[in-house]
Amino acid sequence: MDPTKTKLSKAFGAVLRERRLAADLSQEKLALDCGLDRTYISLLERGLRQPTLSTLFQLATILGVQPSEMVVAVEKSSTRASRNR
Amino acid sequence: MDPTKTKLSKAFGAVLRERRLAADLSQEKLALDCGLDRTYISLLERGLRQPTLSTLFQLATILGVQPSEMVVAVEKSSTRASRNR
DNA sequence: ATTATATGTAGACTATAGTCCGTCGACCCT
DNA sequence: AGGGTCGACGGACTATAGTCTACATATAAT
Repeated sequence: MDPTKTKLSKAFGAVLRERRLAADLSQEKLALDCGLDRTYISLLERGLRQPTLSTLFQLATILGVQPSEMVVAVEKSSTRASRNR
Repeated sequence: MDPTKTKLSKAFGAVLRERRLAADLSQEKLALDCGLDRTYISLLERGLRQPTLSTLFQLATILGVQPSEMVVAVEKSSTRASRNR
């Protein structure tokens, strides 16, 4: 698989987990509120899956943040990662 | 299908086309540079498909914009759409 | 000890993201 | 009349997003 994809997935997973904990939600509660599956949230947070645009929007809505805000956070960790090369 | 998904796809398609034209690229050139398929760019622009996070990042990179910037543009048209309800 | 909540993980499944082949029509050339 | 570029579109395909069921483990209660 494309390694950039992996990096992105991991970065997104970290951001997602961070925001979910900040919102004080369990994976299950977040999943229910988003209309997604509990196990899928787990996969996302571990960077084993990557969301589509609509999934991103669903998650952000429930987490009470702007989707773009989460993307910015992902960009930042990618930038940091490439600076560490 | 989820109608929100359709709205998002259309909004994203419009943003993509706008940025592609601004960068003065054909669908084919953009596809080649992104490592995507020409016909898929066409589907995206017509709102018949929605990108994953990594696809978004690939596109934005070639278009010379921040991925989050494109997401912000999508957010704006969604906001406008919901205000018109 | 046991009950409850939170998460990881596996396997089988469906839906769709994304590819690759091709054809067509519109438009601009000269 | 041709040739080139561009984009819409179809069909068949592969990869993966996302679901669902189930079991295992960890922790923190009581």
